[in-house]
Formats: sequence, structure tokens, C-alpha cells
Amino acid sequence: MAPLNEQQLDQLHIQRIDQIKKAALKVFAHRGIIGTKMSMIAAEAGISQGLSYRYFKSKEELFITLIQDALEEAKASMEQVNHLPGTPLEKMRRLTKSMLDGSNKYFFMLIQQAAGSDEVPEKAKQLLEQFSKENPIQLLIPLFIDGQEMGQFCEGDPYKLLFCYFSIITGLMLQEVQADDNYWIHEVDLLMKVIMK
Amino acid sequence: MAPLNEQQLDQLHIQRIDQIKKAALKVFAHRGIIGTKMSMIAAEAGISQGLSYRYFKSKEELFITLIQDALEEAKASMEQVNHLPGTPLEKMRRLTKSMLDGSNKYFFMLIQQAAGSDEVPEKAKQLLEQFSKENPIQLLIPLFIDGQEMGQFCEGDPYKLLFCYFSIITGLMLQEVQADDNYWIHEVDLLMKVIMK
DNA sequence: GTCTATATTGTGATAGAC
DNA sequence: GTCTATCACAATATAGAC
Repeated sequence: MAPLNEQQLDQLHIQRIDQIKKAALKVFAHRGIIGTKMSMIAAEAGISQGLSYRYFKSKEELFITLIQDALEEAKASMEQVNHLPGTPLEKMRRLTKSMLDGSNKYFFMLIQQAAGSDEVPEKAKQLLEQFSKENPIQLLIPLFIDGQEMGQFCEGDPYKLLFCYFSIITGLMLQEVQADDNYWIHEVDLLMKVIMK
Repeated sequence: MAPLNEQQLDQLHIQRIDQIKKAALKVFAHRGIIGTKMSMIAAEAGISQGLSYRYFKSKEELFITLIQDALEEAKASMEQVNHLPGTPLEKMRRLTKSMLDGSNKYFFMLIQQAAGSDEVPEKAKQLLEQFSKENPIQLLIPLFIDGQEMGQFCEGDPYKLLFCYFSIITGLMLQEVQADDNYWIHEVDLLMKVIMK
């Protein structure tokens, strides 16, 4: 076999990084930065402990990278909601389900974990604070007001209600950790009563 | 001053134990067993690091003791609810508030923390499993059925609805950790919509 | 009974063999 | 590029001074 050219090596490098990030996301989301040992991430990624440090210079750096990814992902989810089909209620249900689904779930869990902990790196704290200031929940306010006018959502301050609703969703994510299959996704309608008329 | 007699020494011993337990409960509830260093507990209790080990032979033992206390406390709360005055709805609101209130809060948070983590000692796991099997939520089922018949609570499987409701409550406790004052206690009525008609 | 000093263990991070 | 072996340091737990 011919030796790999530069581009192929780059490709491999990126794949490895993704592999480690994916593994780390899952473990960090469940156990937090302190509860996560580098050995766990390496095991989850199927590589040796030391190799992780060829791709990320520290546990902190890896963690911060993932926080950045997660915040971007969260924002993107909120932005996309307006382009979904259906009534405000249907849009909200879709958004909820996509949050509870697949790997998106881990991003939201990570944010939740990190926000509720004071042992995160300073840089991560700053990012999270910035995020909560310009909280992308605000992007949903027009949609929510539409829903209120249509009589689908209950009366009250839209931001507060949305904030409460999503706190419940993300709060529940962190609990059903042991039972790894998705319990709450079947109970979306129960949860939505909080914001419904 | 006369030297202390045996009983007084015992008394002092118990006070110290309570002091350490109280401090440890608060820290464990917020940070979990791994995230909690013995130095934090000692600092919170206002004693030296080493002294903790005169009263508890390990961090694990201290943790397990607190889990036991918490599970008993949780059960007691659920048992007392039937003796409270008022309609089922009022009883449920009182119970919710007492869960979110004062030191009771930390017991429920601790259970939540521990249940969602797999880094707890084996003994604690067993206790928690036992607890979830004979979950004291079951004690509330007759009350809930009363409420359903009075038209206060929504239709549906009582156990499932109660389980969902309390998952939300305890899930939210763990979040508003930074803002140490009690936010959700003001939003009880919003949360109760989940179980209401 | 309590503290400070220290032994021991576990974890983050690096270096060197392959 | 990857692994194993190792260093350095932090945390648990113990021992000894007061």
C-alpha cells in the first residue's frame, strides 16, 4: 500500500479528534469534569490514556472545547425551530424531542452539568455566563407569544415560562442516567402541560 | 470547672457527629461523593481535616450514613403527608414546599445526586435500589386517587404521574445550586400543573 | 479531643520505546 | 501514531505532638 499523503493524514487526525470528543462528551455529560477521569474517556474511545494528550493538551482544554460545541449546538437548535412546520405547539414538541434525542441530548446534559457545578474551569464559566445572558431561549419568545395568542400556551411572562419549561427538560435528562434508554421522551405531553393552557 | 462526666462526653461526641454530618450533607448534596473532598467537609464544619476521621473511618462510611438518613427522612415526609390538613391538592402543595425547604432539601438532593451517579459505594447503591423498589411515593397513591375523584388531579396512572412530578421537583433542585436561594419554591403552582386537571 | 505532619494511594500529565 | 512506564502532585487516611 502506498504511504498516506498529507491530506489523508490530516483526515485521520480529525477523525481521532472526533472520536475522543464524542467519547469525552458522553462521559463528561454524565459525570462532570471532576468525576471524569482521563482513563474513562480513553476507555470509552478505545485508546490508551496517554494518547489523549497528543490531541488535547489537558482535560481542561478538552472540556472547554466540548462546552463551546455544546453551546453552539444549543443555539442552533433554538434557531432552527422557527423553520419547522406546524403550529407553535407542534414546533415546541419537535424541539423538545430533538433535545432528548441522540447525541444532542449529551450536549444539553453537558451544559446542565457544567452550569450547576462550580468546579469548572474559569474559561468555561465565562462561556456559560455569556450564554445565559444572551440565552437563546429568547429566540423562542415570538413563537411562544404566537402560541399564546392562538390559545395554545398559558398566559404569563414568556421568558419565564420557557425558562421553567427547559429547566425541567434538562433537569430530567440528568436523572435517568442509569436507565440509559430514553424514558422522558415518551412523557413529553405531560411536561408540556407546564406551558399549556 | 468540674471535669465532665461520661454522659456529658457522650453528649459532646454526638454533637460533633451531627456537626460533621450536617456539613457533609450540604457538600455531598451539591457536589457528589467524588467532587467532595474531605477538606471541604472539614472546612464547612469548622474543624481540621484529620479530626473527621476520629468520627467516621472513611469518606465512604460518612456518605453511606448520610444516604441512610436521607432515605429515612424521605420516607417520613411521605408518611406525614396524610396527617396534614386540607384537600389533596393542598396537602400536595405543602409536601412540595417542605421538600424544597431548609435542610430537608439537602436530603432530597443527596438522594437525587446519588441515584444519578454510578460512582457511589456498593452499599449505597443497594440502599437506593431497595428504596426505589418500595418507593414511598406509593404511600401517596390513595391521596392522589382521592384528588382525582374530586377533580383536582388529572386522569392517568397515579404512580406514574406522582413519579414524574417528584422527578421534576428533585431534578430542579440540583440546578439552582449556584443561586442558593430558593427559586423554584415560588413556582410550585407552575409545576403542579403537571399533575393537575 | 484536636491539630499538624506524614505515609499512602490515585490521577493528571510527560517521556521514551516500538 | 500509539502504547507503556513514569513523574509530579493532590487527596485520603494515619500517627504523633500538644
